[in-house]
Amino acid sequence: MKVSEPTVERIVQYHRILRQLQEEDQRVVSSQQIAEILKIKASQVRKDLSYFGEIGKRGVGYHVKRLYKHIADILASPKSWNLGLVGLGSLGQALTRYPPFRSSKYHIEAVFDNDPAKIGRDYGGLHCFHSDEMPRILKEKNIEVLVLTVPPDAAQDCVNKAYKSGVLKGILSFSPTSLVVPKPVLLYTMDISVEMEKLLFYLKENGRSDE
Amino acid sequence: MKVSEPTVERIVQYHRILRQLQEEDQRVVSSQQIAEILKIKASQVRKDLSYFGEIGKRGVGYHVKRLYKHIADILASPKSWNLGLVGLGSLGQALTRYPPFRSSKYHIEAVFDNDPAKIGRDYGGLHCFHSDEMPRILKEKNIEVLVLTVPPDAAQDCVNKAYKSGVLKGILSFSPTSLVVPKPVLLYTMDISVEMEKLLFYLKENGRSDE
DNA sequence: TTATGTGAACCATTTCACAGCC
DNA sequence: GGCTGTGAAATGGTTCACATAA
Repeated sequence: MKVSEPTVERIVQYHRILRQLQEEDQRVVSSQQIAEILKIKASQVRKDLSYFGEIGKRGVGYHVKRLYKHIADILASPKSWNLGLVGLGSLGQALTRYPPFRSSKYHIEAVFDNDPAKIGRDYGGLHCFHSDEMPRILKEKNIEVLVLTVPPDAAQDCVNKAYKSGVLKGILSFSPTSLVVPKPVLLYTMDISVEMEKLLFYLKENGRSDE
Repeated sequence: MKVSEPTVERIVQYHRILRQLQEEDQRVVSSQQIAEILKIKASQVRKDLSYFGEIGKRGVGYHVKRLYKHIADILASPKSWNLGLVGLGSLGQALTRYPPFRSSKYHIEAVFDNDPAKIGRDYGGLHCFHSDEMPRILKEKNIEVLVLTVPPDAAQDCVNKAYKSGVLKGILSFSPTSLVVPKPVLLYTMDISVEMEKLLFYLKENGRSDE
């Protein structure tokens, strides 16, 4: 059973909405209501949810608590993943204390940088290691996921070093550059400047009179 | 002529790659080479590029300098957009000094928060205003784009206040929540925890023996 | 011969429309 | 009657295959 990425993304959103509805003590919710919140079609919501089994009640809707639990199970993690954060620039440091970046599913286990002034210091209670130590430390601490917040020209080198550990499975990169990662490693990229460029492109297009 | 979002995203990537190739003094590039860097198909690159007119030379490839200029024109901004950054938590403060978040196409003109301790102080050389002042300040400074780095429960309120200015056109939100924005305003959301959840979901799936 | 540009074929995802159950 | 679940249709995006031009 392989799930498409857009579906996973929406499932995560449903999860968040269900949590809110549950906090507001709403008992039942319709696909219509969820769809309105996310500005998508109700049929999309139903298709997504039915993909993981019949969970709603026809003529009634979805029982909030039950659906919330159901989605939580779909997204459940087999463990709390250990993360390594590489690059203690402004963004990297911010992430060590960014509240939404806290979860029972993962936690930063170690931070890395290549600036001698930063090595050995503490960041958010975490000891900073030199990037060269990644192969050893990732293995020792079983860090399977990397969060990359290094400048673009340093990113590929970090990936290579991390891969040497033999335990790397996934990367969440904020570096605005194209990375080569060995096949089984999953790469997700969040590129702030790319998103901004897209936004501005469509703003410009919208402004055109013939739109 | 409406361009699909995946196409715009790739165009932005081509732009970055072309800049690099130009710095390396490479004269000519093939769709094949660009495709390999981005791990996409060469036909995709050709389709994207041909969308904006014939720019390559058959049997030869694309002239790097010419193509770079061409793409720069496609992405060109009619002006430098004024941004308002709302929410001076760790992420917001980081963005005020994050090097990749600098461009000739936009610049932060003002920052906002609702914490009295922050009002009036300087952040990255910018005076911090109270969020309640958004309607006035956005209008005065002609800030058409908002960067939202506030906690999820404050995000909608910020959107509402900003919209009151009458000049709001686009929002880049980092807040992990669903927002309602009036029709003509464009909203792009970057949600770190959602990306992380997606990554972990597929890591879990990959680990399954029957994959 | 080589590599682009592009209609046509293909594939994935969304939306419709209605049968099925509460 | 109301709302879910789901095949079927529609849409949107990607890839193929080849004519075309350097």
